[in-house]
Amino acid sequence: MKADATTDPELACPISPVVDIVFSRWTTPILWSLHTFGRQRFVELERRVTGITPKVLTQRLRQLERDGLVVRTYHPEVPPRVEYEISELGRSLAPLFAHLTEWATANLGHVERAREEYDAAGSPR
Amino acid sequence: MKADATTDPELACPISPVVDIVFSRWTTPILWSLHTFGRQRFVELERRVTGITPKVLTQRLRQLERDGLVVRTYHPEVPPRVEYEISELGRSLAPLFAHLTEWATANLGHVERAREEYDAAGSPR
DNA sequence: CCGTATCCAAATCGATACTG
DNA sequence: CAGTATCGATTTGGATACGG
Repeated sequence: MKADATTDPELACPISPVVDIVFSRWTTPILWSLHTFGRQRFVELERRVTGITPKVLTQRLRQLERDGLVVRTYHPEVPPRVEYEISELGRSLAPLFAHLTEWATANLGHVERAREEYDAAGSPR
Repeated sequence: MKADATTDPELACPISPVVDIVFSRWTTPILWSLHTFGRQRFVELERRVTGITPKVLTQRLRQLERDGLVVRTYHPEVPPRVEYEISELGRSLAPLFAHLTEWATANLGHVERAREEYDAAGSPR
């Protein structure tokens, strides 16, 4: 079960709830794939989100669907066809993701260099 | 060990690397506390970030220090005194966090309602 | 005060196999 | 195709106790 900011003091940080929803494992690659390549079937996502297993993909898709970020459409054909697409609500994350990408472009190098320095310092006193 | 976008295709999503750095467990409450209440000592953080154990707090602080988001200052006194503060780089996340908070304010309710609907639908066919 | 060490519980993941 | 079931491996976290 997930904690929530109002009941759990450990999350007395206004953004923790969002983080749980938007940045839990595998969600960003999935949302990004849906956002970038549009509506997709299960196998397409499976191929695109490299390394994910069908089990985990299902779990994450269900969670995203439950949170209203993704819409699942089932076509009762033979063979069955299911399509996933980003919802309106999911699309509203786009500027946020863009912002994140900007920060990455500008600062990921700094993080890299900070790590090198830190590691180079060894375990000094 | 952490994967990285250039070596690991599963992260062929431009924002995954940032997520690993900025949104891994406990980091947002810690950064938020440092950002909001300023420079703090270990115990203050321990109290503020409710529920965290010293072990985990140390782990996360080391990681943040290594990534250059937090600065640790050791004062060799008796008793020893250590202070943590957000770095320049860490501060550069502020607009991003603000953006996140905005999204939360505007849309967290939608997520809540989506969940209720989803759960209300039960496991229907 | 500021951590570290140790041990154990729990959550998550991954691999594999199988169904409607 | 679109998943589910099962199981074991791995990672992560918490509790506790102790040290410089």
